[in-house]
Amino acid sequence: MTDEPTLADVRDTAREVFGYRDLRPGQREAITALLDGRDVLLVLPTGAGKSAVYQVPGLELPGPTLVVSPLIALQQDQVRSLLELGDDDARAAAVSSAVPAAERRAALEAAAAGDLEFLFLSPEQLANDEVLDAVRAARPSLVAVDEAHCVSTWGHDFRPEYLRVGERLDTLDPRPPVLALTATASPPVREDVAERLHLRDPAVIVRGFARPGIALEVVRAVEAEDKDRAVVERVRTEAEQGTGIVYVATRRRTGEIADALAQAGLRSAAYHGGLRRAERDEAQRRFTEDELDVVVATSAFGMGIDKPDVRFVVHADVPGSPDSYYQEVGRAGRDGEPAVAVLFYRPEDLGLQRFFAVSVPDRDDLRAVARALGPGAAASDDGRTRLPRRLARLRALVEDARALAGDDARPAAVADAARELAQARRRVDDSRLEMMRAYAETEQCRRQFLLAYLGEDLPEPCGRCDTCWAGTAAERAADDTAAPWSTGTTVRHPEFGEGTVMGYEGEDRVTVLFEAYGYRTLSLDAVAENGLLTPG
DNA sequence: CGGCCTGCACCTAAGTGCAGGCCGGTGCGTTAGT
Repeated sequence: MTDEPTLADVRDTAREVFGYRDLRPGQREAITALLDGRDVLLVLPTGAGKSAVYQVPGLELPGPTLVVSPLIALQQDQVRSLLELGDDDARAAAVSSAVPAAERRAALEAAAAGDLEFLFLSPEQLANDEVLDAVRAARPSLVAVDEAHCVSTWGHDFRPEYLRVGERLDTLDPRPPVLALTATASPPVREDVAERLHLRDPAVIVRGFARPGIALEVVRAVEAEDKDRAVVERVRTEAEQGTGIVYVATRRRTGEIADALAQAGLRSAAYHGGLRRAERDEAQRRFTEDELDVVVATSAFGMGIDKPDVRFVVHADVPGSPDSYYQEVGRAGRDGEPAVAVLFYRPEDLGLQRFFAVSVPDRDDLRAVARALGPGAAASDDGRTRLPRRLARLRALVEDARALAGDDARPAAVADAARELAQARRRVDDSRLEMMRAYAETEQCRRQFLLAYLGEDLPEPCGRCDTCWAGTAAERAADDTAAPWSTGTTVRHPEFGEGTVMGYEGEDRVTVLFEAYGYRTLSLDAVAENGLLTPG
């Protein structure tokens, strides 16, 4: 029988194979938990060595490591860097549509034969039965789900196969410890990820969220044209400090703003998901190698960008949630040197994000799907049929609803339950957008606001945001003394049910997170008068 | 939800103003046709 690897063994490997001096806090706890056989949900900023947490023990544990990764480009980078270690034990391969069929087959056979240490797959590959069979035969000793917030942010409508990862992993025998990795996740996203991946009593490890090096600012605009002019002006100033990113809401605007910045004498490039592969790669390469001052991008730009010295992240359009805002802001200043995040805010811009929010499917469509998937219909559909995206989403929704309503519920009842689920998700999306509005309009310390949203308490105003500089943050902080519940307390509301106190806005309003209603900001006067919130 | 484009009415000209329609992000995979 093989000796169980200890933390000391893992440290040696980290030093000898990967050249790390030692493991950092967060990494150490996560690895210890994994070696104990526990599932782990690890929230660690980009650049803080998340991949080491599966690479090092992966190499140490006897079986192969399965890595579920959202982007093919990311998989290729990871495989390359593992192969570059030149360690014979660190054999790695990815299986995706970008890999020729013969190579795919070879990789799966090697995995099954125990000749591969790291196997990278997308959730879509894992949904394929042949691929899963090969994975099962390989008997992985560790599973890592990289960029795990995608389970929650993409699974529900954009990439439904993400919702099946948990059940696919459950078929592994023995089922190895599962490590979910992400750079940002608010408490409800963490819960959703853990639930969807079927994590078993996971160790939840959250580190280094605060990012005090990034100054936070919001600039308000009334006219769209004025906003764009101000963006160009600001980027011109910030570019003197180094490279940065400008985020915009549409593909079209990437080109427009990139052109305007070029007019202003900056080396700029546009980036979005509709560009050809080669153009995307080229823009990213020039950005990473300092051939550009600024990339103007949609939300497509970011995951897998490995540049520590990004000095500014400017949002020329407001994003759809504080979750995505913080994710994008977090790409600045990873080297710990000062950086700045500026949001250029027009309330009208929230409209586009409202459009992007998940839609509630038609009742008739849901009924049709509920009937098709109902009892007795299972024989005609093996559940593996590849469906168009819209249908795949309906199916996922109906399956969720059936789990709630019970297997023998009538299709109409299941459809109604599915609609309620979709409405609840829509409400949560809308409430996130409202929290984004609240961030942009608050006079509190911006960092206190954002961190409270992400479930972390920052006791004092940060001193590195515009409301702190303006002095309003200190006034608002002084107002807070009358807070009736501390942050994190569970409370109950007669209509919204159980919720968690997330923070206070000014002296007279409290923000509570309700599971089915999202973030709600309630007037403390009304709460007191009607006894709305009781201890949960 | 808001921005932008088109087309039409105005009414006797060449440009304005408004109504109506359309569009908008994130990526995996597969496949038809070069």
